Amino acid sequence: MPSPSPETAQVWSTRDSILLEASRLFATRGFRGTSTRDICAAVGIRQPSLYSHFDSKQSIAEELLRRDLTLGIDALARMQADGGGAAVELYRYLRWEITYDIEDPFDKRALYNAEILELPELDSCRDLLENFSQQLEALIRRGIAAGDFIDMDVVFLRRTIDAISIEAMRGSVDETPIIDQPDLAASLVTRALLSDTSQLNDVRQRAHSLGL
Amino acid sequence: MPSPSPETAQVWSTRDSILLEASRLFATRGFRGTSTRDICAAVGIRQPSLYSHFDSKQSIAEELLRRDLTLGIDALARMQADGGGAAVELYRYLRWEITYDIEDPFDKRALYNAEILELPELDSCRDLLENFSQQLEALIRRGIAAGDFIDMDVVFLRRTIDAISIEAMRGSVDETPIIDQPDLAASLVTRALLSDTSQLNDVRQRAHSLGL
DNA sequence: GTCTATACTCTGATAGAC
DNA sequence: GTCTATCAGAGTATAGAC
Repeated sequence: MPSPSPETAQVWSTRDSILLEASRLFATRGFRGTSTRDICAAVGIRQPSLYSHFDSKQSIAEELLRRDLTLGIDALARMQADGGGAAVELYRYLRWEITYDIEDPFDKRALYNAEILELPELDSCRDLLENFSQQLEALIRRGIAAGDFIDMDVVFLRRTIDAISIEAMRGSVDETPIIDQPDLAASLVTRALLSDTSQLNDVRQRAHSLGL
Repeated sequence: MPSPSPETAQVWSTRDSILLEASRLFATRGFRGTSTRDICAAVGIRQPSLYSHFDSKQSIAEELLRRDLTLGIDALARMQADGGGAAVELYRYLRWEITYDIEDPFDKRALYNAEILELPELDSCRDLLENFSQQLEALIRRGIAAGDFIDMDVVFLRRTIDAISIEAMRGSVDETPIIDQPDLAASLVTRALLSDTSQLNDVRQRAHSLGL
């Protein structure tokens, strides 16, 4: 059904085109709802050729998920290394995450659905995700301890932050774009967590002085 | 693969059991990843018997989605009819929504994924969803006009609220429960939107005096 | 309303020529 | 690395007996 998409013309290797088109089809039809034939039709090759690049359909999902998780973990680590306090670090991380969701050509909407996340072959990815969640929770805990953030259940706050990121994935594709969504989202979340909301502008200024 | 679940024993009609088990399988395996055989195995009937209750697999998803949307629209309308101002109405609606997500036995995680939401047969549901979104946006706009809420892009704020609701669906199933999550979520969102966060306790008190 | 039997399509993956 | 050919299994849905 899907015919080759324009982006799949030249500059992408066949392997990368498979990842790109698979991410988009997974997002709109689900993992099991996307056949290897669908992916190959979108790339412009025949179905068995896929197996010159990937062992199985699952290994495509695995690579997409690992790529996304690794980029996120690295970004969060960078922001923490730069310091500035929990509020600034969280603001900068969120700003990066939403920007990345919007600009990246891959469609990541399906990756965090149970259908993919709970594939038996992906337990190493689930470990990465668990690690990531704990990093975020530690950051929030640090902000609470310093008195910068309100004292709420840390797991609940982390999940709320996850929700905003996932919503950005959803919104980045099919819906009308929002002006400066990364700053809006980072500001709203930071404002929700700050004990003293009047500090938001200060946090934003310090974040921007540290660069994107 | 799925064997009859305990809940499917007696008190549920076969038709309701199909809806219940389908919602759970759609959530974990995706819509196209769930076969009519899977659903029937979970209910305890043979695959062709499903077609005595539903015309097609799509019509099961349609009924699940319409049921969820209708309950949400009705709840929001109730809260608006009770009045109290945008902040109180939003707080009460969110509290209802999260409570419902947690207590309802149906697993609604898959219903708002593109795989189901964009089925060609479901355009009447997409109309309902559009209507619902506009109701929520009007409520937010009212709060901004009254000076209660911060002045941000209304579509962005509405999407953020959607994200929290959807996260509640995800969290209500597989993750560790959070104490009084409905009040936490409603409070956090309301606090994020309030121009003057010190009014949160007042909003909560007025909301609780109006009942759940 | 549930069953068995079945039609016919699509699925992921492999074999082997080029 | 891509192709054609092919397999064995699973997919939705229908027919018709009880």
